[in-house]
Amino acid sequence: MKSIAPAQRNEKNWLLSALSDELYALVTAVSETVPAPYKEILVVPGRPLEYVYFPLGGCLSIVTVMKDGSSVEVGTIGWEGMCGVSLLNGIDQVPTRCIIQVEGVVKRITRKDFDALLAEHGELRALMRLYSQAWIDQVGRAGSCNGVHSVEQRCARWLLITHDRVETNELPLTQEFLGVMLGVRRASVTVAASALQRAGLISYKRGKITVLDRAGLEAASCECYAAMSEAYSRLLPIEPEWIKTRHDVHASSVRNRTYAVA
Amino acid sequence: MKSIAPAQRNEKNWLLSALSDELYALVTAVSETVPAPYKEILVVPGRPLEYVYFPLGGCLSIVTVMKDGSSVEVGTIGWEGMCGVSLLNGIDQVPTRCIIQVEGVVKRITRKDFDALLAEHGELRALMRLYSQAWIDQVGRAGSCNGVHSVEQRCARWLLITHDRVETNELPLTQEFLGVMLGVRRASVTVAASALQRAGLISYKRGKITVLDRAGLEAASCECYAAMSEAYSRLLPIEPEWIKTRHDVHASSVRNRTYAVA
DNA sequence: CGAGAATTGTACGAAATCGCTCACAACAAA
DNA sequence: TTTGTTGTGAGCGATTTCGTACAATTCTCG
Repeated sequence: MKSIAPAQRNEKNWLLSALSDELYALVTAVSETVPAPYKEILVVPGRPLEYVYFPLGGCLSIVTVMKDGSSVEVGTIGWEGMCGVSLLNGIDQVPTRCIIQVEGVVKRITRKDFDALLAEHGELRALMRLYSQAWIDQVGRAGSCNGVHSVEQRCARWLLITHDRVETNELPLTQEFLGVMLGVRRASVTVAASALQRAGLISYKRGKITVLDRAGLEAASCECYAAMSEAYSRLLPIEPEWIKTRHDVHASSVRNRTYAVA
Repeated sequence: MKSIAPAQRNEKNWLLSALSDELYALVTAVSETVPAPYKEILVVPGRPLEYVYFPLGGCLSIVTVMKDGSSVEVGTIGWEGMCGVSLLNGIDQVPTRCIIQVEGVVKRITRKDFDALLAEHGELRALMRLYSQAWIDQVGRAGSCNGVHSVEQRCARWLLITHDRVETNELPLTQEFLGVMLGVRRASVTVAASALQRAGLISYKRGKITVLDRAGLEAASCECYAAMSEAYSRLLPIEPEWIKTRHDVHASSVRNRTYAVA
């Protein structure tokens, strides 16, 4: 695997921060920073992508929308990634919705500009390919997890995944929304969340969930959180400086994991 | 999307059949055809890939293996695809197992040879990218399905997916194995399978499941089967001639589907 | 302040699924 | 043929989750 050294600049998105100075300048020239409000839909299934999105904070969620309108999350995207991998594959529409899960700010680039950059720069393609693989691994694991783990475990996993992607311990989320993400009823989320609260791992009130005990949450979640974190730290090994100064994410959980070879 | 015309040759794998004559000759020169017996493990999680595999019949299954040894399927690969997408992304190991789900024959190419071909031939990369996107879509949908649909629906979906990938109506599968794929107990499979049998959609005995009524099975499955088929027919639109002469797969179900734009 | 909306708590029976166990049939190898 | 293995059927209580409904609380906006 090619080692990519992130330029030391004040860029909140990992992928962008990992670009060379020259390429970063080109990307910046065609990118636009816009706010991403809670629940805004960035990508509509089956419609041509207009932009690719690089979160600088907050996070996005890729969800499958069923015919009856219900939806289930496929994967989560934050500062470590981007929405629009399909463009790398030369495809301009996807069967999934992209929705803002935690409000924040995103950099966006039009499809046309991004295609041009991709065509021109092997460095960008190489980086995107790494991310593409990380994404595949995340989606595969999350899907397996959906099949076999309890709502409470998946809830803990989901909170951890999201916590890794925001800057504070407070996640602005309703239980209703969490239910949509996990593909379960809100009432099931209430049960799971109150169990986690009773255990002192989180606290919440009216659309605000606070992570109190990360290590405890990791213990309460299934192994899938660790597996998903590991996928990213393995494929995108270099962290920007600023991430290390935040809550002890990764310090406690992500490092030094290996596969169970079996 | 670039249109790729499959050469008219006797090649059972869609991806290979879609190559130009020159490239196909190069691929053939470095590939080796080997039998793939039931339950053989082709790829071990966390270990460097030795080969990429193109099924010519039968099918492979990518599964997540949990710490306790249980496993859940992430996706299925047959004549339409290949195992080893990660190499396109420059990654030589994956967190998932690849196991033979239905015995058959595969063409394999060493990682080294395949890397060399990839580096040399944009045509191969373009085709692989299409497949990579189809794979992502399949995995995402399957994972969502795991979260919200019943064992019986998922069982029907799984049988259809597999049926699409083999040449006969008889699937050599035990309920035990099916349980592993779906991530449920064998007893749950027995219940689901006997319901499908009672409805006259399938019949089975001792490791042999026969599809009797495809249309009925499609009705019994969730919408996810259609969604997954559609992903392939959209991204890999050109079918080899020989597939059309088999059971009425695709004729009844795959064609003329569109997204629910929402 | 008051009305309405949004969010959460809780309860209930129904259904699905689990974990486990035993029984039996079919097949394979000795 | 005998014996051991594999695959399937079935039953049982326990547990999870569902679907639904309603009440209580908190927030927002007029």
